Amino acid sequence: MPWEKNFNTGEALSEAMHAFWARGYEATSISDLVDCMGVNRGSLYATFGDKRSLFIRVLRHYGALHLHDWVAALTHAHGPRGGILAAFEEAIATAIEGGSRKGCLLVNTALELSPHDQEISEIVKECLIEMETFFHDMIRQGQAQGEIPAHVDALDTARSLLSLFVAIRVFSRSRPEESLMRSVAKQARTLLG
Amino acid sequence: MPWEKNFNTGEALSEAMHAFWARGYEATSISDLVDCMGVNRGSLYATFGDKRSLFIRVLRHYGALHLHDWVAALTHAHGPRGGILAAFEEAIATAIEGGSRKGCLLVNTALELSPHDQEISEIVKECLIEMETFFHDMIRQGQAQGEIPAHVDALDTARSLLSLFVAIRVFSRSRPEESLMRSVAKQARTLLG
DNA sequence: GGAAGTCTTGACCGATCGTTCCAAACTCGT
DNA sequence: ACGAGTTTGGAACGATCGGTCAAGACTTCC
Repeated sequence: MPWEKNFNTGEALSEAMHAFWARGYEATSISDLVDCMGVNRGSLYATFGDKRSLFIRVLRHYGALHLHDWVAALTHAHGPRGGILAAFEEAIATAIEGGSRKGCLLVNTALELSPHDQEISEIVKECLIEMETFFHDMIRQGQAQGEIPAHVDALDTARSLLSLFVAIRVFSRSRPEESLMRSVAKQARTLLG
Repeated sequence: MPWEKNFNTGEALSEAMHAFWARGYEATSISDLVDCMGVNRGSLYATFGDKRSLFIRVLRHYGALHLHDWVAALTHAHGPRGGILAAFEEAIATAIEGGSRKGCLLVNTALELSPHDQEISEIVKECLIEMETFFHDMIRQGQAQGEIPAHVDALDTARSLLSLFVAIRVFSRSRPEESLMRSVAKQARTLLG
């Protein structure tokens, strides 16, 4: 039979993810991808289909890595309240470090492609809702455990936290100042009573 | 002497603004601009320079219209507290109506171009700071007038309001649900005591 | 050592990109 | 009426875009 691919699909996908993440969908060309993925054009198209299909796989890869797995890790490593605060701390830490200004691929995509591509919009929306649900669940758990005051409205607060979180990702790309982020994180803490 | 342009520079700029606003910088081609601005290629380049220069003029135009003038109007038409709440109401109203999903050109640009273009980044940053300053000033005025409780930290709260406001603009493009926006606006009201 | 089948490679495709340029159209001062 | 000075319209530029394809390199099975 044949011959195995001499590149690792997962690694190539990861490289593509970082390219799209940094520069956006439109500004990343197939040639850029060929260069950074270590795969040639032909193999790229044979393995991933066209640019948009590759992007959708990248988006799902990002979601699995930086949302599903991340949320799971936060849920288990810290308590409800601690999990929420850790999410903000990590977002701030990655925003500050190295001045990479990458923000979050999902938020970047929410603005660049969501209004014009229904399938992508759907993925982004699901991820935003997943994040909201994480906050929502953590708040309710925290309230059940007495860590978070019962008087806070769980849904409204979850959405406020989501908003603050999204804003940090916007600031990461445009105004990556630690003091600004700290103000936002402080507000998150305040919301939790 | 010569001959007057047979297009209105301001109107053309406005059309360009809406094109960039809806589709973003990279996804808007010169041909798109020629079509929607009602100016041909030659005149476009003669009048506005290259694409990036045009975009920067568009960005400044947007800033003047939807930030400077807007902030001034809010400041005068409502009180401090009312001005802040009106800002959110208007952002929500434009997000809901027509399903245009345009959001805010400055926020869109913050994610698409800020990390890669210093001059544009500077403009975006100044505008974000102007918005923060608006909130900050309104809070302090509101406190002086007794409309807003003295115990709220003016700067932190201004930054939280900016975050909520930015988030509404992100949601406008990706999750334009009224109930979500209402939660966020409710939080803004809560922050003001 | 073929035969069969998959992966790689790089040339190549038409389309479109941003940009330039120039001849024609036009308005003015003289 | 005529030339000076501008704008217009559109052809044309090289570069790059996303995407395809055929031929060679390679592994496996018989």
